[in-house]
Amino acid sequence: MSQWAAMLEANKENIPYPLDMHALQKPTVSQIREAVLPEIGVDVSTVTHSVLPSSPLSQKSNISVQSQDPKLSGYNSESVSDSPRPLGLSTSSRRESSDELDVESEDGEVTSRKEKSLGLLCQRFLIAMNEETRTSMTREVHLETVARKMSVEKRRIYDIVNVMEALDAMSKTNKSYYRWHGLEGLPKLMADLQKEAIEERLPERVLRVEQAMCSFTELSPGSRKAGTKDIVDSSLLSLEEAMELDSFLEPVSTRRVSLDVASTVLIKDPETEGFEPPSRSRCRRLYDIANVLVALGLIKKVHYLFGTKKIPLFVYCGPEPDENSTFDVNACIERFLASNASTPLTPHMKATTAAVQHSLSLGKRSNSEANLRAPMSQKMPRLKCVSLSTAG
DNA sequence: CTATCCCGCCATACG
DNA sequence: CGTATGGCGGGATAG
Repeated sequence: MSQWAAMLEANKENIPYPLDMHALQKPTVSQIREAVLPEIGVDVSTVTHSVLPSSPLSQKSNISVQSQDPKLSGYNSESVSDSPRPLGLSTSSRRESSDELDVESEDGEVTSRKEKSLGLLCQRFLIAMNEETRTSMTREVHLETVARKMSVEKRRIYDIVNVMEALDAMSKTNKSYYRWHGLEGLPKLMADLQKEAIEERLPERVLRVEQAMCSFTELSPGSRKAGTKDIVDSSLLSLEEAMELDSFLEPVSTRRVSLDVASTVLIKDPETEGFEPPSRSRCRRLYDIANVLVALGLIKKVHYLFGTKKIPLFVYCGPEPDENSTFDVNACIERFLASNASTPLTPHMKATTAAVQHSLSLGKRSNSEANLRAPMSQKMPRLKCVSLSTAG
């Protein structure tokens, strides 16, 4: 009951979406090269976002307080040999004693949230994978090991692995063991997904939702029936794949989606009911996925100026969907190694990095045999292609 | 303020 | 039961 209230409240207003709907007086979409686009004559006033200050809903009772005993204290068994910095995590068990314990003093870096972001973690994961795999002929990795090497909780590894699986970059072999396939097959995967997206009429749905989001502000709440986790198969994996299709099925010139639109298209059933963005929780998942995709350089976030507001959009910028081209993981790794020279790598990771860079300079090409068309794989998203024809 | 999204509790699956 | 997975949302943090 009140749960819905909470969700609704959490949804805030739906973000208006810049469409060509009624005001297509703007020049050309093609103008939108990749970043912020100049000015558009979209009628923002139409989309009144009722602030609705009501529903304080401050009842956050129940739920016992978190135990102050994170047993993961001695996580990195690896004795800090020469780590210049503690690398967050392993720090200590309690966090209330000292006041500001984040932003360390020297090296003026942002020892904070960003350093623990899924995106960064993902980059480190790639490096780690590269490492683990380099010596292993079987290309099999042990999650525990990887987690330890990266000094992160196992839980976080799963977040990444899930997306990697969706990208066919790895597959489970045994309990806690996964085989790394690499990202070389991305272009083909993209081509496949794109094809499927077309078949699923996804482009149309996106369009529809975008327009809807622009037209109204709020609709009859409480009409939802399904429970929090049963509206659709919100498997991270399928969501992830779906999101991809979503981002590049757009006309090649644009290939962009807003998180709200994406989430609505992906997890709510079509126009049948409403277009209100799904629960806040679901959006969080999308953020998670987007983060690793961004880390991989498959998509990037840009801001679309919409009146006074800035609408974040995701633009596909990965490899062109192609049947036979391949994705250069090394280039990918190189990119972020270069971008954040100050990446808070684990001492161990640092060594790895060096190794990677070394091999890169050697021009080590490990294509072929990497990813082959798995005979089984047939998990296709399914996208919950519900009734579109059913009259409302 | 709102947009993001880290953290880790705890449901679920499996043995 | 225990362990492996990963759904889910509180609430902290970035902008």
